[in-house]
Amino acid sequence: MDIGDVRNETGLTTATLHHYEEVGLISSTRRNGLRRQYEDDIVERLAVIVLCRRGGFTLAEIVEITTTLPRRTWRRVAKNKLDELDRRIADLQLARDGIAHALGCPQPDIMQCEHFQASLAGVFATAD
Amino acid sequence: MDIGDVRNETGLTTATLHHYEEVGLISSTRRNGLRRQYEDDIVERLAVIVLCRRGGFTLAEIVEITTTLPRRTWRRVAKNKLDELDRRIADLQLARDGIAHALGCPQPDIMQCEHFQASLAGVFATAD
DNA sequence: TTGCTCCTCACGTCACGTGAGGTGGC
DNA sequence: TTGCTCCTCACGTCACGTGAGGTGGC
Repeated sequence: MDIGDVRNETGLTTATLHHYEEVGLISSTRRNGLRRQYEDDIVERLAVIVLCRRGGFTLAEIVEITTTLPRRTWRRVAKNKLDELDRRIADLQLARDGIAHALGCPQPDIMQCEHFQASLAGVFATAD
Repeated sequence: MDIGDVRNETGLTTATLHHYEEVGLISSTRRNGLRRQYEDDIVERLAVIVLCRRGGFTLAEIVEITTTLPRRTWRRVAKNKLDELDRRIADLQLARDGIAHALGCPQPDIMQCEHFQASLAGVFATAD
């Protein structure tokens, strides 16, 4: 596959693909002239990478869990991330609700709205 | 309030506070010697900022919606962000489920697990 | 006087984006 | 031969983090 085909199938950009290669996440098997040629399974590999990225893994972590194959390694890392993910989802939900309410609120000044104030009160509450 | 008090009440770092000041999101009312002194309402202002940040607003966007007061301005920006937020929550949920299943899966090689494969299939599905 | 907190640069980091200038396949 | 896609630097960006070296309040 040409890099353009990979782009079409994944929606990732050339810059992203180059970057993933630079940090050792993917590699092209050969070159056609200057051009990188990829095997078909690159798409599945990128799906794993993107799934992990959406889950908040750093690229370095993804390198770690996908290249050092031992099951226990990625299980350990993944377990920690799962808790973090749950917290982030909860955070986003709070932000979503606060913003959604601000949009629907009839109050002329949202800062006067007790519902919105309750949202604000929750922002630093988790940090305690 | 001293910057240390703000840190204690919000959990934000000195670097973050300095950065927010630099981009014009907050300001100290005066100095005590070299030290920034903040009014009490800085905490509420930071709560709004952090809420927006968690919602995926950039700092520039937060400057825009909190300094140009008109209600219509922030309503327009917020509406767009709300959709984005819903997509991101759905993304995180997908990533969470994929990773959670990988952790509980009895299959020796997760790549052989059809459940995990289904998660991977969904990764680029939304991009189509 | 001694800590401790605070200050101001300035450079680093992470995950890319964005040209600039050039090469190669079809 | 002409486009078009691809290439390699190299520098930019966003939201901070991290020292280095210094000042000031209690």
